[in-house]
Amino acid sequence: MKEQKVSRPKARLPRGFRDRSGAEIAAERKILDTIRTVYESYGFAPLETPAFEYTDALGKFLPDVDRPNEGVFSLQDDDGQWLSLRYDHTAPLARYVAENFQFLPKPFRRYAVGPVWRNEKPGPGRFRQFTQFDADTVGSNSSTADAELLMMLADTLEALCLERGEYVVKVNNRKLLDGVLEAAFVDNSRRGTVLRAVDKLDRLGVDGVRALLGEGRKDDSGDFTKGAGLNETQIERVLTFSTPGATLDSVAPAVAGSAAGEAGLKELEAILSVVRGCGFGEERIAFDTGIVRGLDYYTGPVFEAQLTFKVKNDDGQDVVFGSVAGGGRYDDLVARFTGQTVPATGVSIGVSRLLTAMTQRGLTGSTAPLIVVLAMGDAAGSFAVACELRAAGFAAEAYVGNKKVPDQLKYADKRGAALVVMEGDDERDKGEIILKDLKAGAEVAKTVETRADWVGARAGQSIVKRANLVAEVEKLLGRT
RNA sequence: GCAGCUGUAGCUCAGUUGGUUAGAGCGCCGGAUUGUGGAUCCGGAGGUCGGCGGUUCGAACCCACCCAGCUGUACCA
Repeated sequence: MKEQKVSRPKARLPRGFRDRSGAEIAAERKILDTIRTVYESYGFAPLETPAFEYTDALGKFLPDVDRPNEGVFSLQDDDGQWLSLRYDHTAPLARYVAENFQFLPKPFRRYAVGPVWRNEKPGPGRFRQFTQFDADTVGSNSSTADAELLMMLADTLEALCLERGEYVVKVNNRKLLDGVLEAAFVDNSRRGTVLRAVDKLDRLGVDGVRALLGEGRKDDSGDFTKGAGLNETQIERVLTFSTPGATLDSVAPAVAGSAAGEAGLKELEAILSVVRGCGFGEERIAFDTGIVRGLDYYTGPVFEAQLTFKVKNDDGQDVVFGSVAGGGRYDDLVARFTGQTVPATGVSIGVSRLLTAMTQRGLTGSTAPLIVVLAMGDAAGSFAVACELRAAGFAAEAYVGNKKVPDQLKYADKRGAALVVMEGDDERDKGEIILKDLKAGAEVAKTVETRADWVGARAGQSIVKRANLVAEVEKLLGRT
């Protein structure tokens, strides 16, 4: 009988998702702890909502049953209702506030952290699951709420050990650009296209955006993007407004006569007056007309935090790192549920992006040095040793595999263990125990030529009294 | 969605104008070594050459279609 070839599944990650382990998790934990500490010090309280929401609660409609909507991961519950994984923390917040409105203190201030999912095409540095850390104030239309978020963001970045000048929190107001468009007689139907074009200013440059505001732009691959179709005068007015270096005074004429524009100016003045009054200068929080944010739901102030230092991409090339946090005011989100307008403002930190940048700045998450106790005959004995070391505050494991000693050492090596403890029959009889410093041994190995020399060298090893185990280990590893 | 590039062992890749049995390094397993990590040496397992058709005496290689991945771009509540 012939062997039937069994078809096996290919071991592979779904596109756009990542496995993470060890140092990366430890580093992220450090970042999350820091952000949490700052947010809580500002009086924001944690709120956890589930990964799934009803699809309509996320603001998605259901055009056809097979594909509830692009962009979200969805599935149908056994009662036929559609559920979707959250794509941000803001939509679940709106649902929560609407559902619990009568019980909540207003303004309601909460932070939320966790993974969000987007069913989109992944790219370099762009995944279908990533972590966001949000803080929002719901139920206040005061500019102090916006100003507070800007300051909190600046403080958070410094708590993460970024120096003054290595980051800048930028603020703008949607109403200003609305004013410019109004004053330039740009049709309201083109507003979205214009916003998206201006948002690409940092990536495409002035010429690229000019093309997108006009007829359109052909990219490197030859693909053509239809533009907003503005005329020369209109394009110039938008570009003049958006180009860096504007001040509140310098943009005032461009929006004069527009109610929206003047309201935007007032809001920005109010925000900046609080911020400056608290001692936050230009180098930390700055007005920048180039910030627009793509999202439709922003209605007023919009913010973005940017890193000013160079970061390397996977190919080792320097790239200008975009924003690591964004946010703004959205006054209409809760109204979807209650019909009642509830003003809100919030900020969201892209933790994964921030982690990439911080890692290159040398941030590392350290884990406790590991001690591996080899299995040499007496299983209970090796566990007793590990147990004793754990009680003394070390991370220690007894080897639970079934290999011989050389393989156990390879295992410890591969684990990155700092120390190996060996207690064979000979040592046990004499009331002794062997401590082997793997890092010291690795140094010795570099100069060893033959295998016999290496085996005989017992590199990095010392024999100590069994009774002094903890004290000797403390001497080698130091106390944590 | 549009465009370009790439699919060969678990991973990274080589494979001559189309020619016999498709290779290397790493990793894995066994040994040199029953209680000492590295380096080295010996041996071994592991392949529908992305899929399906076509051209040919003969296809990993040429052609058509499909699929997947990567990169850019668009969309992104």
